[in-house]
Amino acid sequence: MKELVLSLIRYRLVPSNSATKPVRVRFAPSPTGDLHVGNIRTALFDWAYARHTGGQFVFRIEDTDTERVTDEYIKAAQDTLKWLGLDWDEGPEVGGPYGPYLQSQRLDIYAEWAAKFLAQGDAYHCYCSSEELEARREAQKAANVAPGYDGKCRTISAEDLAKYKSEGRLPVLRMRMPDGSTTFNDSIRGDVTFDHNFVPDFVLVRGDGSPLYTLAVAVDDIMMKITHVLRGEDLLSSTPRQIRVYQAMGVAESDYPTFAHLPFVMGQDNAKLSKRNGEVSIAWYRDRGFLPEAICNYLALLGWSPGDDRENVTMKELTELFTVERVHSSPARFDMKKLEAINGDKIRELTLDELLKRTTPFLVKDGIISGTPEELAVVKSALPIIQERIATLAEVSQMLKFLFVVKFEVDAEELPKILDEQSQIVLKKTDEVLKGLASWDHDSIHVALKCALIEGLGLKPRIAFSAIRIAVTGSHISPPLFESLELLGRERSLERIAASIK
RNA sequence: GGCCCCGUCGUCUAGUGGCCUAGGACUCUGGCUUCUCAAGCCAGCUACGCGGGUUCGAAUCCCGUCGGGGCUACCA
Repeated sequence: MKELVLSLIRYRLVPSNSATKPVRVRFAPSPTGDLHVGNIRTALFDWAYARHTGGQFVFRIEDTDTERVTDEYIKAAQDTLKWLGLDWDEGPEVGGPYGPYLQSQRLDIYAEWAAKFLAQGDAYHCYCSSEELEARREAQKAANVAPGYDGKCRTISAEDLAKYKSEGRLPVLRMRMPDGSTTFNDSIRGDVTFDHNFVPDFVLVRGDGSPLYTLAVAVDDIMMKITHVLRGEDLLSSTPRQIRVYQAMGVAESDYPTFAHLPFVMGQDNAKLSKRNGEVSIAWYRDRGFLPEAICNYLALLGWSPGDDRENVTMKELTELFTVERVHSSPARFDMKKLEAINGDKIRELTLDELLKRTTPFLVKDGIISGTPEELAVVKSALPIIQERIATLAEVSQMLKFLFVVKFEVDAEELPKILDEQSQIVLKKTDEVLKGLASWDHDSIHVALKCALIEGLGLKPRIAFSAIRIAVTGSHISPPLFESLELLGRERSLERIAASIK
């Protein structure tokens, strides 16, 4: 009953315009490196929200920082999203009615708005050099004043202007922040207010005429009719500037997007996860055998929860359950152990064919198999006994290596364990028993060895079978022994056992 | 330094004034499962940062404090 009431209340709280305005969410990374865990979590929430509401998911590339953004990273960002299953309705490759979706291809649009802002008096040319600005910032810091542009060029005398021009200075275009303050409602944090004393006039266009993020992000969100901006918390304090651009654009307040600033994903040491802190590249996880659905499931739980005790959610369930109301405001630490646990769970949910398809590339890459149909048939028959033993796909190589290795050798550190007297007795007996075995299947092998070693020699099972395990698989960690023997086949099994007898 | 955000087990979280002697998950520890390793099952450890208030009653509301983080660029 309580739940019903709550859901009714929540329903009422949904702004009325959401019914009339189709939801449009964007993920707009600046590909200055591989997309990392934090970016992906943002992308996932953006995607989930769009799918949940039946809205559009827009993928935009913010490549205004031409010094740092590269084509490779742009391509990699697309590949990563695709690999994770985060499909976009508008953006690179697929296009859309509000394109282009690369900011580098929208320069004329920004230039137009910049000219308008200048003409309107909302923005002004600033001729201060980097060195001058730097020096003044230092002075401000020394004087314990809030550092930031001091508004020097808001008014320039004719002679100064002439002087600057004669020096060949190229002006930046700076937005004029009026007195007062900006308050906006953040869906996750509530009302947030910034006094303009702490929001200095900011640069929209560089001296070379190229636009900055501050200009492009605001223009694009409006022109692409974005209704919801879900992004990292690091952009929270840039929101007043963005709103200032909306105002200069003449956008009605009711047409501003709704902001929701997602909490950070932190590294183990409690610092913001970044390229310098932790394994953050999604490619790294992919190469280690993490499943995209496991990564998404884990990341979904960082800063969000379905509300009940459920933790294993499919992508489809995520789109059904995801709401911004349930997103946390506090940062979350990234925990590899939990990711591994979820990855293991997801591996166990895979069908045999799916598991085969996904593990094959790892086996090939590790040189365990070359990928022939015969090899794949063996892999397929072996997968059921290791499916519940692996946490990542990459582990399959170590597990199945013994079935394919051409020149078999017991691991060096394991070898001493089967050279002792008792192990040798076990191996000799095993050799004897298995040689005469009529049917080579795990049940028959099990029964025969149990009878001979456990009952016959009175050995503890773990002692007896351990020696055989090492002799045949090369390691004391392996898939179940009798199934392993069956898969290996009579000939190779006996060969290895014989070789282990000194 | 200034502005802003944040603060429940080691970690992710449930919790929106009484259902909380605070629940779940991961990790860790112990046990069971008489082939290892896993998986599974059972048990255990461990949390409302601190101090005031409001209230019959506070993890939940208010104030302060401490701590963490972000921003403070012709980066995003």
